[in-house]
Amino acid sequence: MAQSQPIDKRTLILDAAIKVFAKNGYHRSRVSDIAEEAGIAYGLVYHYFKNKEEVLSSIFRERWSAFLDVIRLYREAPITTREKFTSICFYLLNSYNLRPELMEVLILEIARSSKFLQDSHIEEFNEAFRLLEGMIRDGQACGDLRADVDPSLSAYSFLGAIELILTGYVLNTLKARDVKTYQKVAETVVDVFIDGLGKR
Amino acid sequence: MAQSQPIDKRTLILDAAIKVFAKNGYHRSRVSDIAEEAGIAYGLVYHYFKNKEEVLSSIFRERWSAFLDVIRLYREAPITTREKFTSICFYLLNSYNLRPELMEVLILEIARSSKFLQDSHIEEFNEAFRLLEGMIRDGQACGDLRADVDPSLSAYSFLGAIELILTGYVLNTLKARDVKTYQKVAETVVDVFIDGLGKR
DNA sequence: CCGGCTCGATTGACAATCCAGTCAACACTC
DNA sequence: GAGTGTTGACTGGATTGTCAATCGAGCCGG
Repeated sequence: MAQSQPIDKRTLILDAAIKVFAKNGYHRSRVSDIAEEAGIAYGLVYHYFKNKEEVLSSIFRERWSAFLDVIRLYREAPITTREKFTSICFYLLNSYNLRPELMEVLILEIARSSKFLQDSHIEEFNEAFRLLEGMIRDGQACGDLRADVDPSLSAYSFLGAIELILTGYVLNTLKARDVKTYQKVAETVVDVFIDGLGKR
Repeated sequence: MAQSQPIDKRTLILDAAIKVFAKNGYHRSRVSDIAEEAGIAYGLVYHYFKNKEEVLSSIFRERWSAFLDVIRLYREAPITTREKFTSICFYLLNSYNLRPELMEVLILEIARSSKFLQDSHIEEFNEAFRLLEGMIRDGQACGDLRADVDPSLSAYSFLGAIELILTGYVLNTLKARDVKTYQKVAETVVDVFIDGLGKR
């Protein structure tokens, strides 16, 4: 049964796909490139995945849910509202540090292909906003955050800021450096988000 | 000479391409789809553009430069710093209102393509950030904005917020409505950006 | 222990499909 | 007639997905 199957080849293919997609983009990557990168025969990809699209889908589904779990974790954590946002921001930035290729695929390929992939992806994508929105409502309820701002727009603003910074790293218009820098960037982003850029 | 050529067919093709790309995505759109949408023969696209890629490039080059002009305009305008950001934000949101398909192509296709196309648009893409960064420095210099925040990160945060909200409209995870709503959304985004979400 | 069998994993050549780009021929205008 | 604009059938290349054949591991019986 598929469930009890050793998972090595499947993961091997996914990891190879992440590399290949990051290097060439999804549309310029062939299934044969993935097979080659994985060191397996071409047809074996189809043994594990229905088609090329399902490879990309699986990358998204499995990795995005990890991100959702992180938001949930920090949302429940006994830390300040500011620390929650900072931690999530840092997690995403540091994910680029640890897995640049994966983040590239997520940012460049999946986020922008969502409209054309199966509908279920939009729902999963949207779950992140709902969780962040919930976190903002939490912050509003406990008095940390203003109650007169739409939580939904705020969630989009927050995640959008991070996403475009990550895009900047991917496109090399921003210089990515080391963990300390990412921590500082996360603090800056959250600083602007919570305290604002305006002079007091 | 190309310069003195009637521009109708070329613009016709670009407009058709915007529709087709928005509907199917660049990679799932064929040159023949564009030709059909434009009501011309297939080969004529190649009379006006080198290849499919150049169609997309031209859409970006010509429309992005219009956006850059708008930033420049508002940057020089005799209005407050807050009004400048609000106006730019509103311009982008309202562009979605006026030209949803074009904004879709810009948001979903261009950034993704930038890394992989021969004719890289990264420099042009980056110009928007430089202009916004300049505007933030202006605001810092005149005392409207904090001097202790990286203007580059702030520019990315600002534009990222807008970009993801627009993506939300495109993917229908956010409901786009009318001009009044866009004005309010612009004000909210800039409100959070300048005043912060934190309770004072 | 060994050999045979079964079944799942693996292989990669190949057929079918798709689509970008070409270009000779035609149409139109001055 | 010359020059520019337009046409769309066709070619060739690229790629996906298929599938028959092979391989390898594990099990069972002698």
